[in-house]
Amino acid sequence: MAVRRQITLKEIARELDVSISTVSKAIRNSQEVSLDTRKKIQAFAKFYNYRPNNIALSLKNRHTKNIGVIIPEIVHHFFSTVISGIERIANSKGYNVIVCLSEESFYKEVINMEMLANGSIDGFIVSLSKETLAKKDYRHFKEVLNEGMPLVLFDRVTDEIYCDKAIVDDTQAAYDAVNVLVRSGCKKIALITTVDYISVGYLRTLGYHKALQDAGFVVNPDLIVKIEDTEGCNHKIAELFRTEKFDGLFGVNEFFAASAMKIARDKGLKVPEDIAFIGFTDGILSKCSSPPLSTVAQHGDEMGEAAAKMLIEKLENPANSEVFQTQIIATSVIERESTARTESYLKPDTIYG
Amino acid sequence: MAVRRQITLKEIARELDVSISTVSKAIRNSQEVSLDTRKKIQAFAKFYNYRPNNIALSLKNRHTKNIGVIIPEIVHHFFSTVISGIERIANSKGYNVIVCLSEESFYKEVINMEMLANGSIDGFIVSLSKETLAKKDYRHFKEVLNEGMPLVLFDRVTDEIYCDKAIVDDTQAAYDAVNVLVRSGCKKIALITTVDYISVGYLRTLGYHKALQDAGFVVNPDLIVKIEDTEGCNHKIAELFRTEKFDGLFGVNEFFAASAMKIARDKGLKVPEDIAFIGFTDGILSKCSSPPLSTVAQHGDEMGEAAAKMLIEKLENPANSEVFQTQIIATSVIERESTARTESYLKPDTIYG
DNA sequence: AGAAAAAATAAAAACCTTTTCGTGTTAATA
DNA sequence: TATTAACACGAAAAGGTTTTTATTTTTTCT
Repeated sequence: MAVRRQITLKEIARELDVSISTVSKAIRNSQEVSLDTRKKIQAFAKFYNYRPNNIALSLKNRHTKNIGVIIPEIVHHFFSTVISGIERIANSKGYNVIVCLSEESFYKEVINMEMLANGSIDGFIVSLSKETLAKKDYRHFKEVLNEGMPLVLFDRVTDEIYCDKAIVDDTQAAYDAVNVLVRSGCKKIALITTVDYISVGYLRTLGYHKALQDAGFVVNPDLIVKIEDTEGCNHKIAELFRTEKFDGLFGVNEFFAASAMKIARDKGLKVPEDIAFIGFTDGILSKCSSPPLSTVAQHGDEMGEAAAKMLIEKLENPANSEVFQTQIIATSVIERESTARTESYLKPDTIYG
Repeated sequence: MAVRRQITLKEIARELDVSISTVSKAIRNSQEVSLDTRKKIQAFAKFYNYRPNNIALSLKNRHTKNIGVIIPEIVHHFFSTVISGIERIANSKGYNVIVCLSEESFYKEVINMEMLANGSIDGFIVSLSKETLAKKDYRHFKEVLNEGMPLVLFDRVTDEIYCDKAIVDDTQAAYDAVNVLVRSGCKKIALITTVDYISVGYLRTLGYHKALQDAGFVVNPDLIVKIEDTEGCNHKIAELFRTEKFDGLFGVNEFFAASAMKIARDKGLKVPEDIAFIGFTDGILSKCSSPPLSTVAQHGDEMGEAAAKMLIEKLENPANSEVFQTQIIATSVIERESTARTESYLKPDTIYG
């Protein structure tokens, strides 16, 4: 099986005894070259399955048609939906997507950016790593921005970087979610959230506070559990159930909510009669839990699409590169059994948002 | 905020009034250029944050340090773990990963391959789309192989393509899984599987047959449900519960198993006492279901790592490009509550495999 | 037939590197 | 002093395109 590498313009030119430029023009069907030669060259090129070398094109055109995406992890429902959305738009516009994982590490985020910023890509789509958020060191972003490379931030963002952004109104969405619990008659509502430096966790916590205040409840700090990493998660939640009494729980992601619900049921509590649950992110867990979990759908694919569209817009229209927008992707509250407490409850899976 | 694009060798040369080659050598710290000039150039380069243009390097070196990965979907636990594994290895060896989604479509798979095969990448890692498997048309693979581009297939593979492969022994793993049901005392075991052209679905079905035979059971076709797509899935499973009686169920993926278990519990059946369940893929669903679901861990990240290692080996050692291997990634049966029927049951989460 | 116009093709530059080879200068040796 | 060796640097090629400019060939018209 003889390996026959991709044929080049030069080789065609040599073989057909014409110049490289003639071959190039003939293949692009330019009127500049006679019909005869054109046909001959085209036939030859087709036979040998000629296709222009992308690298050479990139070098000449000074763009790669590659988009660099850096996310904290990929084995994660929300992030994979975002990638999916980015892919769809990118693909439809002839772009490829290079995916890098920061694994929540500042260092890896920096390394990945440097690896890509040397000409491998035309622009970045990034969701900040936890460590970056904690350190608040955004120099690597400012650098690529300075070099004129477009950047779009999504979900985990910061005010300190001036660029396009695609986010969800986390505070409002959390407010809505907690309100579902309030409306379903909960009087004491617990919160399982992340540590504060995670922007989205913080904002969702804010929404929880607001919702309670507006409902006339007092916020009881003992009902709030902040989880650093998922390791000891179950233990901390169990602790909450041991020490406190409450009839509603909001988790800032579906894993927290589902885990809590499981623990509650194991303790013999009835869901939603004794205690109602609502989470965040409409992943497989929410859909398949027993009972199905009410949640806030973040529409990650839409967020990915929005991010990709903004980036490509900047790429193909470098003129207005100084005006940035922040797109707020609409969330929807999805009510399922886990909050269906009263007679007046809406039927499961009703979506409004 | 004036945009200052990446500086080039040429610009440094002009600015410092030396030749391009001197700059290049100085930056790579070659003894060929005097210490004085070297220091001067290095300082200048550092100040302007010079970094070699990757595209130019790719053109010169005739490799991109990019790996192309084509998978059917990404919002999927198993595939995202594989990507994660590929990423880890690729990253550690200085490669970037370009991810494309075939969305189970033959056409998209072909398009994506063509898009990447023009020099954008050095090699492919692919899991076949359903449609490709059904059509059995593998010309696009043979073409890239002919052009000397290395290819590694994983999970969904075919004998018709000669290349490196990373798979799981699906038949054996399914056999082991069904055996867990047998050992836990099940007498009538149902199967929820995919249509036959999905290689892994077919092989797992085979393992189910073998396990039943070896246990001395007869295979009852009425206990086998083949599901084409997840749409009508729940309906078909519910139908099975309505028309048949059985005390064990094997699902060829965790979604099938979890869905079935949920339906069973909604019907008032006790798990695992009345009926035991086991699935395939140790995703979040298996871990968080009630009760936690026994399953076969496929170790997708290991599969991804193996695939990436094989590919990079071929890339960096083109010599032995004609010898192909098929790596079988070990699976582990993870027994959890859903199969813990007898007194003699192993404690939950015991792993052997 | 000869000049001008038109048509067809070729050459060269640009994109950015690295590397090989060549040239010129200085220092060392006979 | 003349020759060689060592040293420092520059030129050029290669990688594959596209495009602008230049050159050659053909056609047209007087």
